[in-house]
Amino acid sequence: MSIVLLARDLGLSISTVSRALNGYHDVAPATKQRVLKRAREIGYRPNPGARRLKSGRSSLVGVILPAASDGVRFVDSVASSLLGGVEVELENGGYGLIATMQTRNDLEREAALYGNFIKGGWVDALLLVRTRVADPRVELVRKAHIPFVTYGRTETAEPYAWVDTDNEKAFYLVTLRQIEFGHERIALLNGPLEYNFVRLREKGYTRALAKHRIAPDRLLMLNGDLSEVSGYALCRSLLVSAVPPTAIVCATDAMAIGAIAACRERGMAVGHEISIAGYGNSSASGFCDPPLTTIDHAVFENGRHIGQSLLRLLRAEAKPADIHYLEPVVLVPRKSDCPRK
Amino acid sequence: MSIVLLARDLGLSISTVSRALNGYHDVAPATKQRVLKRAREIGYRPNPGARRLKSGRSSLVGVILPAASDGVRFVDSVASSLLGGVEVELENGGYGLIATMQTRNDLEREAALYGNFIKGGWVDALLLVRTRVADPRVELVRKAHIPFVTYGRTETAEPYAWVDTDNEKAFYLVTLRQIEFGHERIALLNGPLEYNFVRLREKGYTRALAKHRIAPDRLLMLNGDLSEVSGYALCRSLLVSAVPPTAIVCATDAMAIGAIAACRERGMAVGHEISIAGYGNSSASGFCDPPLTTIDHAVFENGRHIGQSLLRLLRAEAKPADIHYLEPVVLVPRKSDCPRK
DNA sequence: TTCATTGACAAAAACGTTTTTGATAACCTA
DNA sequence: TAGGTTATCAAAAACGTTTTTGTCAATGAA
Repeated sequence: MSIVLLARDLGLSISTVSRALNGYHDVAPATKQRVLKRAREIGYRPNPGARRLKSGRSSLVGVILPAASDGVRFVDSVASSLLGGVEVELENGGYGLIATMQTRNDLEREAALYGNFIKGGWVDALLLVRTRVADPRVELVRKAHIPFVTYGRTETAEPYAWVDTDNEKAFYLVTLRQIEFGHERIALLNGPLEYNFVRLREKGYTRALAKHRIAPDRLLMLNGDLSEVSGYALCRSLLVSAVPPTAIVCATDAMAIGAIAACRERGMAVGHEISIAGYGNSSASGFCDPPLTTIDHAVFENGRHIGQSLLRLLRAEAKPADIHYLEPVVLVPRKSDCPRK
Repeated sequence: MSIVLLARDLGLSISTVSRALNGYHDVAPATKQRVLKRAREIGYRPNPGARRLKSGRSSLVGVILPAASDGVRFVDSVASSLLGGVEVELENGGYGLIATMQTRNDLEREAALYGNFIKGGWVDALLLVRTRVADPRVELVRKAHIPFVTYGRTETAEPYAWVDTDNEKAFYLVTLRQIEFGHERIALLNGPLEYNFVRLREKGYTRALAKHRIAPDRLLMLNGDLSEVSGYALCRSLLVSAVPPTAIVCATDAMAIGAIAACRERGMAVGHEISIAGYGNSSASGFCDPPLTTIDHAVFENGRHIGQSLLRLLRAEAKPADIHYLEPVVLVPRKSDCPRK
């Protein structure tokens, strides 16, 4: 019973107070100011449940953070910066951002979780992260008729709003660099194939190879999770193979660090005898031995683009089909990769 | 208009349906089953806004994730595991977990954010993370009369529910190990002093020194943020000092990795000429060179304890004063620390 | 002067639940 | 058989907003 108290305090009707607070034009400027001032003094906050119930709007954008599974921890990698960027933009537009966790990642649970989140009516729009090649979530959300933007693309017939990092370019660049170093047997330590960014990185890799007429070797394209452990194990298996690669490009800095450890274990000098590169420009990448050649991209800026896109969608200023942003990447050359011996 | 549709479909009154759904005992077992079955078929979900509005309960626990500032990124360090554990337990109890981001970390903004979050009535309870020595948030939340548990302790007069890692023990152990290795000049690379865990780590460090009658040297106790960059810079300054330390214990693995890089730069063999240890058992810690001696602790389990504590508070099964859990730590010996030369 | 228009406010209905209070019939007990 | 329980369901009043529809006076045009 809060707006009624405020109204009583002001000697006005509830409706006038409500309309003053929500910026309608059929309230006198003087009274409007009076209401606003008193509301601030009292510390009045409209009950979001009631507001949502009546108007159907919650002024909240939701995101479901994927489970920490398979070493692929979204929260731990870019979430902080990305969501920070999203939040900053949404705040400007009068929206908030709420997140919930996805502890299990089987499809059934996922569908239920998204169903609850949407039908529950907590949020006006949704951000989908960690997109998969075939991602049932986008159909699910589209059917719910709720605006959404994805971070990362997916394979679907209908147009949708997306913001993505140029994964393909990144791996085109880093692979090309190895080729220019004289390498021909270049391995790719990649992530789970279900993720779209994994496919794109593979695509960039093969495109670079194709440009120089190097036949891609399936035995050099390995998939693990994105962790150090996985990078270590995969690199180890490569090094003991009949014809080991002379260069290795990795899907994450973590994998690269694992790979470096595997090389070191076998007495191979990374950056001299073998060439290794990572992705992400993690804070650790500049401090490992040797410092890691990697790919940098502006995660925070990406978040801001996502936030802006969500606002445009919510304000119906744009259609999903019009919202596409591909974030550029830049190669950070350091000491872990080197010319072929 | 959803429960009325369900009621109409079943030929029952709204109230009976509601009471059946909420497990009241004045509804015949047969009808109860009928209602439950049909509700599942229809895919009925009570509007959380309406429920909250009427009953005053949202069945949601909230957490505000601190901003990524000063290299101290909570989200990036333990959030994923911790919140996963919280979520799993809450789910069992019929509660959900929602998070929102704190993009700025000035006190005024913080107070406003927490005020909004609580008064907004989105959540039934709160989780406070990254506690500071003097933390205005606990008073703020207490005054709002909403149950809460903190991850990490703080200095306050009133009793409150907390779950914490045994930071003091951790640094007691790791420092003791250096002493037993024969070191006397042991440096502490710590985080910002405003955080409570930083104080506790310092306490553990000095306690270990005191036990062996080593006078703590203020010049060896340095504070930075918790990043690699900071570890690198602080270690560098130590190495050029008049009497450099022979061992360095660091507040995070990241700092230790930075410190290792600084030593390497000066041609010092870490694990032979100088002893370094970290904290956290991060995934990278086992793969750097040399592998890092560090402290492991069960973050996920900690999250589960937090979840359970929140449920007990929400069900009024316990008072805040009765809820304290100190998570044990275990030292993981690896190769980065060594006997004094 | 008279009638339509506008400006500023108020009344009241509705959103989808939960919960309090009632109602009816069936069942006991004496 | 009469009176009181009990079991099962229904009616209706909230919860705090937003929004539609009115009201009434002041203003303007004819």
